Amino acid sequence: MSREVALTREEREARARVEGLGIDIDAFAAVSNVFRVANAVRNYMERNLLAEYRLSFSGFTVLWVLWVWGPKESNVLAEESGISKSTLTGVVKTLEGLGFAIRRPHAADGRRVLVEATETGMATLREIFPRFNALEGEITRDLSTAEKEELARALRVMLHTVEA
Amino acid sequence: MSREVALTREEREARARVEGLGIDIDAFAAVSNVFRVANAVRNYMERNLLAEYRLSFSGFTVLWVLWVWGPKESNVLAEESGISKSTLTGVVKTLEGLGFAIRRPHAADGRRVLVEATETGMATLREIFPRFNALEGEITRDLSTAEKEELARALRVMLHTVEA
DNA sequence: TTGAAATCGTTCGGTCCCTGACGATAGGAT
DNA sequence: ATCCTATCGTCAGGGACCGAACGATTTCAA
Repeated sequence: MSREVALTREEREARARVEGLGIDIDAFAAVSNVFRVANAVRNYMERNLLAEYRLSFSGFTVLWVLWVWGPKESNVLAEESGISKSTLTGVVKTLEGLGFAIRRPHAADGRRVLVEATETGMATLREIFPRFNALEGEITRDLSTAEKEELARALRVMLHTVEA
Repeated sequence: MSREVALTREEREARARVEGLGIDIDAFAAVSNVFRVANAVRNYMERNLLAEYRLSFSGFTVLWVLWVWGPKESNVLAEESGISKSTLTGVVKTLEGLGFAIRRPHAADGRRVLVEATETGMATLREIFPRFNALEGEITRDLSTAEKEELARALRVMLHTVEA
């Protein structure tokens, strides 16, 4: 099951540096590789797909949430997108500028604002998402189905712990 | 081996939405969970540890690289830290302001600049890193050693693919 | 019914982060 | 010796990102 994969040079050298400091190497390796992959994949997606639509990763994420769940209050939209309310204000502003989303006042509550994808936004995401997913497939092509499932499962466990 | 872990509500609903679009669900689950965990852990670290030292996650990363490998040219330092050269300029500026790093001209090449951690910077990292690692341990506490190793291994495979 | 407290989205100040452009320096070719 | 080109770090501009503070609105208790 556990085929050999060479540690990167960085990882080897870092281990040598922290040796003997009572460090939990397994936790270190697991967490730091999450960051490295997230960074690398984020850049990859922005460069090879999202830039074509002038979308940042966050912009894409917000539009995706809107596409899946329909109109949402800013509040909830920020939460689901994993960014703060104040950041969302800016991202939605950009999305509005691109013609991908609009802001609507809440019918009953004057404090709230509903954010909604435009027809253009919906069409754009319908076009992007399969391509995005195809790149996800590329990126994970050297993992078996079982390995991908196991990876997702382990990440869910971590998510559960850190968000408790 | 593959204990049950409930999909999050978001994941369940997203799957329902993309059903029948010919989407590679396993790749989708693997990649999107990498992002979710990276985000959650990054915020967790910044809030529960790094803020105390007025360090951003990037600032910490750069200081860590300096701690492990010693003085480095901006060029290389940016590469190792996973950020662009121009971003590094700003981050190092902040680090200088905090007294954690200094810039030194290269002896032989007038174009180059060496970045180096100060004594304070070194001492600070020596203090932070074990605490950082302890939090990594916390975050992965519900994974066995074998699971952590398998997780790191799968991530290395992805890294190798995406950085090829 | 009216005043206090809670909640909403935005703004503000600051840092991070990128791309593209730039000035400075270095090195190689003629 | 002097271009030409490559490479270095920085700056400018713009978006992303956060916490804190803020005005507007709603809700609830007295």
